[in-house]
Amino acid sequence: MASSKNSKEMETLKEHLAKHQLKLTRQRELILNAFLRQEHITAEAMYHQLAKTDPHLGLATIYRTLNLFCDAGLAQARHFGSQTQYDNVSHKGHHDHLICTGCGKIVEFENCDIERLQEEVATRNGFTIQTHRLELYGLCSRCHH
Amino acid sequence: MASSKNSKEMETLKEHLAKHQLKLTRQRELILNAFLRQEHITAEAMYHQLAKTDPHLGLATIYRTLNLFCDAGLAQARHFGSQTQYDNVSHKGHHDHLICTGCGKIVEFENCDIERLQEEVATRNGFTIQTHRLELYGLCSRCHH
DNA sequence: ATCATTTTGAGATAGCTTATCAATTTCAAC
DNA sequence: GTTGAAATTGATAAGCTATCTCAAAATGAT
Repeated sequence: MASSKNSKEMETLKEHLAKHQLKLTRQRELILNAFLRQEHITAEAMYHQLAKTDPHLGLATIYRTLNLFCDAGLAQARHFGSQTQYDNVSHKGHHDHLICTGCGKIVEFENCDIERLQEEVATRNGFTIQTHRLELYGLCSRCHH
Repeated sequence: MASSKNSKEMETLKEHLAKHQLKLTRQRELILNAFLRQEHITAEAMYHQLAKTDPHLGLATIYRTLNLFCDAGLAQARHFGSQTQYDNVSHKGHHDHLICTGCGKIVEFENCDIERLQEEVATRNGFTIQTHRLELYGLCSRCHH
């Protein structure tokens, strides 16, 4: 099974921990491993997922660790509905969201042309893009009567 | 002072009410008037704002009414931080944002090509876009060493 | 191995939104 | 203008998500 021990994300995390006098714990490794397998996930979902193998992992720890990943630049929090989605930044840019305001249906999409134009806009303004967020809100075919 | 009595938003609301056997109340008129003066607002903020003139208007009524406006297509809920922003759909100020993760600087931009591509994506998926949100995160020229 | 420091887990707490329900208001039919 | 069934309101309780608290445990530099 693939370990995150040597992944570049694990290196990023270790750097962040060192820079802020934080410690590498079993839980942080565990949660990073699980997180890297997702494109995005909620703390609650990760809690239930990890409970199968680690029943004593606390929900607060999951929240704390996912927020730590945000600080380290590995994750990005996105408020969605009543919950917070933690996006895996290494997958970011590969899917944006179409959200139906009628029924809440979510369709993921990716569009290289849009991403290229985003780069153009950024370059024109002297920016170097790290991540982005694109959400289109509207009515899906079933809600659009 | 401009009244919403004859505004097209009031007409939209009345249509929605009629269609769903709902009633036009003093509170709904009041809240619509206040809402139309905003580009976006939270329920809490509107509660405090209206409390000055109508101290007995309940917070639950504000929430219910703003959600009603969403159903009627006048407003759009957007989760931001821990709160819900209710956007005034008629003020479609379509500026997107470039946000520097180094210094927090925000640059507004608009790009017709991106918007056209968004429409394409939406159409391809059977969606009709009401609003969108595009945020590019990165480093500005001064923070990019 | 030691020990100051950080982290964890479990539950309490906080913040935002919705549900409950008796009293009030609306509005269509008289 | 009255009436009365149905919808709405206000106050508060309840529900959910996320954070805080703190004693116990784990980490990692020495």
